[in-house]
Amino acid sequence: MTEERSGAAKVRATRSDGARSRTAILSEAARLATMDGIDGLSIGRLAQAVGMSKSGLFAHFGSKEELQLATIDAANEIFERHVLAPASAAPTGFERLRLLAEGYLDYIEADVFPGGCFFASVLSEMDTHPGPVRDRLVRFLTDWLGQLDAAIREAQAEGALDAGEDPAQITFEIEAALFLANAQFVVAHTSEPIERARRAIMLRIAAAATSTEGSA
Amino acid sequence: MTEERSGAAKVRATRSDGARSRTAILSEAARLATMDGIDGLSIGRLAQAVGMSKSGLFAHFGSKEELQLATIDAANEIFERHVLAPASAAPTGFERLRLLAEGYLDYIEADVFPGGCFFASVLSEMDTHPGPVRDRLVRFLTDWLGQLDAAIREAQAEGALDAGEDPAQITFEIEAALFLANAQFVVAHTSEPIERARRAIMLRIAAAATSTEGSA
DNA sequence: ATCGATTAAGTACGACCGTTCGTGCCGAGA
DNA sequence: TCTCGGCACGAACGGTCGTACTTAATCGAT
Repeated sequence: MTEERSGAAKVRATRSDGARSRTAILSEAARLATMDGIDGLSIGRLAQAVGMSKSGLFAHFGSKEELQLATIDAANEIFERHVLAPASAAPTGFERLRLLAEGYLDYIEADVFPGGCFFASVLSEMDTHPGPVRDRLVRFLTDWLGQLDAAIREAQAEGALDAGEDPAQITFEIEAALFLANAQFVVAHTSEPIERARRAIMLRIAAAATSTEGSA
Repeated sequence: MTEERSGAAKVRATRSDGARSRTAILSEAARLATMDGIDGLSIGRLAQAVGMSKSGLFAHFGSKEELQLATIDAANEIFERHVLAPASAAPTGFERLRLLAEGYLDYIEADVFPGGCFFASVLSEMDTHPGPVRDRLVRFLTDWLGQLDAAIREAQAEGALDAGEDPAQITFEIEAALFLANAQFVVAHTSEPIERARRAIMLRIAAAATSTEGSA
């Protein structure tokens, strides 16, 4: 009865506390990385923050780069939970686009990470450091922009947005507003950039929606 | 006869090669800081890059923080030369606004710094590290946004832009396009984000110019 | 020509970096 | 119950960090 596992199964299951520590480590790592950078964050300080020894923490990952990659994945899950998930149930592409932008602004304003959006913060640190870490960050970025682009195209197919508009251009402008909102919010911790981004996106979508003649 | 100095004046002028070294150090420091960060850049590597000893370089500044502050000032001068100066002779606020945006995009595309705009790169690193370095970066940022804002207000006074528009909102949207153009250019090294930003800004300015009725 | 100030290098320091190793603890499968 | 492997620990490694002292070379004005 107990030997139902076929194929390559791990003989001994991992202990539960190991996974719990790993989660706690990565959660703290993602938070600290937005302040000190994913390279700037040292294993010693991370260990101290989670209350365990440097070597004990290190054993979970084997190298700093593996820790960084795992941290990115953990941050990705947090991002999906806060931004992507609430938008996934939208009935239309137009509504999904709105929810994605709104979800991102909420995610910033809610201080999910102390240093603002994890990916904005960490990618700007690693953009000139080639390697697996940068690659994974770029892959995330591509996915995220793809989500915006897809929602816009859907909205165009629905007739909610002017089909004559370039989806990539609208994506750029929306992402620009979100990106700057994040940067300014981290510096000033005021809701003003959030509001400005909201307004900019609203205006841009309105302009793409009410364009009765395909002018370009 | 030669003792004209009253009060506390430096009796002996500084040597010329000292100033030359200092300039070379700061130029390289500004470049490297856009790649490795202004904290991530170490004195040892900087010394190696300029071809002098760690202690010899260090003696110029006395502390890393002083080096960082001097680096920011040096980068500021480069920024002024590339972006602010070409726009300063504009006959109108409207034209100056256009030249500021264009100058910034050129400054990015010309790879003045290997890691993109110095201030975008370094401020995102220091935004959560309070202290004199962050303060000076924020001061620069305030000045820069003030330049955009002033040009917009002038353009409104000239009648080139709709006086009903909120200057701070237009500033935000233009800065957003420039900011994202820089970030994406560093990652992809393609002119596409530059073009998208140009188009976004052009459209935004056109929208603010052709608004015949003060709607908001 | 000389003297003093300036520039740079040499050396050393304590702290921290990422990493390795040996050693126990403890919980779960037998 | 016994055992064994996941888990965490402390100590230590070589290396690099920022910084402090000391010393040699070199220019400028007397």
